[in-house]
Parts: sequence; C-alpha cells; structure tokens
Amino acid sequence: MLSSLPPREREIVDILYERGASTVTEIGDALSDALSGSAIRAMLKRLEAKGFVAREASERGFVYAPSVSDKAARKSALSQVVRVFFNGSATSAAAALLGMQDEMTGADLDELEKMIAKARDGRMK
Amino acid sequence: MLSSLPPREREIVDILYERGASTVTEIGDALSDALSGSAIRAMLKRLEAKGFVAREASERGFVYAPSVSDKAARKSALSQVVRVFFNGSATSAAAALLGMQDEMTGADLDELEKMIAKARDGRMK
DNA sequence: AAAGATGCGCTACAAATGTAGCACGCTACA
DNA sequence: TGTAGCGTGCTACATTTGTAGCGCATCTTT
Repeated sequence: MLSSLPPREREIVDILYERGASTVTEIGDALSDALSGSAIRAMLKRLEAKGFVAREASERGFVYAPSVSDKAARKSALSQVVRVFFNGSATSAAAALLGMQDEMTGADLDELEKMIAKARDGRMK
Repeated sequence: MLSSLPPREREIVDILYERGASTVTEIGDALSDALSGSAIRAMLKRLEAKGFVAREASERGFVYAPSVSDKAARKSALSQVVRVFFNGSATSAAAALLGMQDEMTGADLDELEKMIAKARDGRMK
C-alpha cells in the first residue's frame, strides 16, 4: 500500500502519479526542496526494489513511472480517506468534495448529476 | 502535513481519526499488527512532540486524540488525493467515489443530489 | 581530442524510525 | 499484605530513511 511509504518516497511516487512518467531531473524540479540527483536516484532504487516504481530506458536516460496502475492507486487512496475521515461513507466524502466549491464549476455540477443518475440506473437491477 | 509522517506514525494518527480519542490499548487493538505497549507509547510521544496528537489524563490512563481538527485534516487529505490522482479535479474524484457503488446506497444518491442543488444555489450569487 | 556537461550507480553515513526490555507506581483481590 | 496486573516513562538498539560524494561512462562543443 502506498500509505506505508516513508515521507520522501511517498512524495516521489505522488509526483510520479501527478505528472506521469518522469526523469530524475524532472522529479527533482517537482520536489518541494532541491535534492542532489544521486539522492533522488537512491530513493527511486528503493522504490523500485519495493515494487512501487518501474523504470524504462529512453533517449534522455531512464524514465520512472509508478508500477501500480493509476486506477488501482486512486481507488486505494480514496477508500483510505473514506475509511479514515468519513467513517466509511463515500457519500460524506463526496459531499465534502462538493463543499470545496472553488474547485468546482457549474459544468462540473451538471456532469456530476448525470453520473448520479447513471449510478442509480446501475443500482436498480 | 499528515502525509509527511512515517508509515507507523501515520497509521496511528489514522486510527485516532478513525475511532476518535483512544487509549494505548485500544490503539494496539486497532493496529494491523500487534505491538508492545511501550512501542506504541514511544510513537505517541513523537507524535505529540511533532504536535499531531494531544493527550489528556483520565480514569483509564491517558487518552490520545489528534490535535489537528477533523475538518482540517479531511480537507487536507482530500485535496491531496484530488491533486495527485485526479489532476486537481474535485469532480473527477467525486465521480470515482460514485463508481465505488458498493459503498453507496440509493438514499445516499438522493442526498447527494440535494447537495448538488445546494452547491449550485450557492454558486450563483 | 580536450574540456565541459549529464546521467548513472556505488558506497558511506547521519538522522529518523520502529521496537523491545526494564523498573516504577497504582490498583485489586486472594 | 503480598503478589499479580495494568499503564507509564525511560533507555537502548537494529533497521530504515535521507542525503551527499566519488568515479565512470556518454554526449557535446570547440
């Protein structure tokens, strides 16, 4: 599980999920505080050993990417938050999301409504 | 920030948010793998030093609780996930929540719709 | 081809984390 | 009234993290 990673390693995989496959240099730029390249590489090596990231050679050196699918990682992260902070209620979580209005446009709301309708359809079998 | 905690400490504060104020023994029970009481106490001590938990004496010994408000913690956790996994789109995140249907009842969906309507009202000022 | 840049993988090491053991004080109850 | 049980606070120690430095290839650029 992602949440079982130490802070720095965690930060790095987060960056990887956030911006997709990246090189060491790119990761360095995205990092909250500047680290030496070798430090980053050492982290990545551990992450690789633990099976959280995979790397692939390319022109500009190695590019690193999370080895757990975005989908799975999302789901895991979400259920984690739902369980810990919302007493297991996905609804409450969604409601809280709604509350963060600044991050939601009117169009977003429309779309969400559609999804609800759809979910409702799916549910009545 | 919570996410900057090492795995075990993280697990402990999660437990605290999940079940509210708890004693060392209760935390021990909730832990994924059994730890000695003193180990847990050492963790809590560090957490306390870092300002993440506060303790209060009571009949049955000390009870520990998160010192960051649930509300703030929720918000922080949520934006974290939204940023990392949903490209900053709260909507997408909410949609994903919808997708986890097993965790949503029909009544939940109704309620959500109401909240959307409300959010829409709030937005057109 | 000399002289910089890059990018890479060690190795090394300080600091933080994870955990247990010990000794102490306060019940409770045989 | 001693002894068995908790809950507590050290202290100590093994492991894991976090980070930098060095030396080696490449790739550029004169």
